[in-house]
Amino acid sequence: MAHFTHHSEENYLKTLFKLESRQDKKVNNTALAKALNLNPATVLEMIRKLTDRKMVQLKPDKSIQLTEKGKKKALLTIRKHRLWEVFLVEKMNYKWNEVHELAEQLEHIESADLVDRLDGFLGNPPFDPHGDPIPDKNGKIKPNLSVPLSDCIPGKNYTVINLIDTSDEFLQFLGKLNILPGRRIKLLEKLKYDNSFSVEVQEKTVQFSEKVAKNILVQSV
Amino acid sequence: MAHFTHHSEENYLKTLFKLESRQDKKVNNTALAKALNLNPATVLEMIRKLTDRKMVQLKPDKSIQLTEKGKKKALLTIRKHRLWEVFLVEKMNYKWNEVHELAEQLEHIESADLVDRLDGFLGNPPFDPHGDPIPDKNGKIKPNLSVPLSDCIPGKNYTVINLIDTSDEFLQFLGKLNILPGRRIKLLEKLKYDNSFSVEVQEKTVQFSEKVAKNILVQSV
DNA sequence: CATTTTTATTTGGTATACCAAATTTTTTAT
DNA sequence: ATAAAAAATTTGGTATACCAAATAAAAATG
Repeated sequence: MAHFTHHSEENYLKTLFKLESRQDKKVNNTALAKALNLNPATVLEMIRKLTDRKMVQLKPDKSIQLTEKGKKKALLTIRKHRLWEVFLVEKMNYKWNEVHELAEQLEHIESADLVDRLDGFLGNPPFDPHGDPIPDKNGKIKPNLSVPLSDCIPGKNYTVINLIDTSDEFLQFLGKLNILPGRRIKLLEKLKYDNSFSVEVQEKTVQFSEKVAKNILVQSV
Repeated sequence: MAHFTHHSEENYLKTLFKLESRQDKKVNNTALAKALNLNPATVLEMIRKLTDRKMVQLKPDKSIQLTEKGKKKALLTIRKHRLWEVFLVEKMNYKWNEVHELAEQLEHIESADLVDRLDGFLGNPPFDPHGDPIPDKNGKIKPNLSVPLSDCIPGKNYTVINLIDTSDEFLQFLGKLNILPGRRIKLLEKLKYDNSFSVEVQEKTVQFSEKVAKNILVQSV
């Protein structure tokens, strides 16, 4: 029977990739351990293995950096994760905020071919249900041209692309407002009085704070 | 991150179930080790763990027997495996003899709910692509009423249900004859001369040995 | 029934992937 | 510059799941 070869490797690489791209700060052992919810000793040990495997580099200042090889593997894992998320939402009728754990399991299925077939089966979706772009089979990812709603111009129409805060609480709140990735919305006005936002969603007008607006990424239509 | 708790347990239980149902002989450590392609020491160790978990019983004569709990878990694993096989063939356009390894991975995804949804999505198929029956969500399996073609009556029509030998070689051979699970065939005659079989498949007449006929399970139409 | 042969079991290892606690090194702040 | 805080590292463990080789027990066979 096949072994679960380097099953956790994908989690490390994926998390490293996210940390590297989300912040401009360098990633250190502590940060990675925190992100993975693991003991620093464990992470250090694993980073050394990943260094041997040429997946990461340990810089002289002790920051951890993905190599090209590591970055590609991370992106392919992200591809798997996001495609399975689309599958779960589109075909298995899960809600977009219910699929993370399952996709976390499915992303470790080893078969590039299956993932490519899944991609085709789903109609080569460019985004996952959270609005995150899906890397192609070579690990190339389209730069996301979306901007926070808080930076947008009143009177214009936008498509919701992605959410920065993906906490359950926030997603529930947006759910009530009927806002989700893919939804067309119109920014009505930014109220000077309290910096709140007025937005048209499916023929209804809703209000929310600037904090919320900062967490909604949109693309102009 | 979630652990791969008892990931191999499912393989042991599944294999045990198959050994128990395929032969009337009792299953001993050696047989199980051979079936799993593992060292007997490893298997013995694991069987003790499974005994602690009330999945199997070690009989005084040292034969290994699944408990009800173990049998149910085995059947639910088989359910997962077979449903994923249907998915791979029906939706991912794999050929029926290409899906085993992948299903072997997918069957370990932990979510009874996902499997039930998958079942619905696939239209509650009663059989997998090899013709094996798919247990329901409670682990109940319909008794297979099929018989080997070698025991059938010339002149009657049958549906191919299942194959006993699932080696690539055999499947390739049957592929050339256009015989696969689900196919309607007519047994023309059993030739006394060399015990060979003459069968009508899709308006064509094909011949094969008794050995082949013994490995094709059919149901009368 | 004694001897092979087979099966079961024990023993001492391995690899992966974790952890807690102690220690060392580095950074930060006074 | 030095004390305190933070980060990195080492050390000694754990659990799962494997193996090879030695030994013991059971079964088969002459």
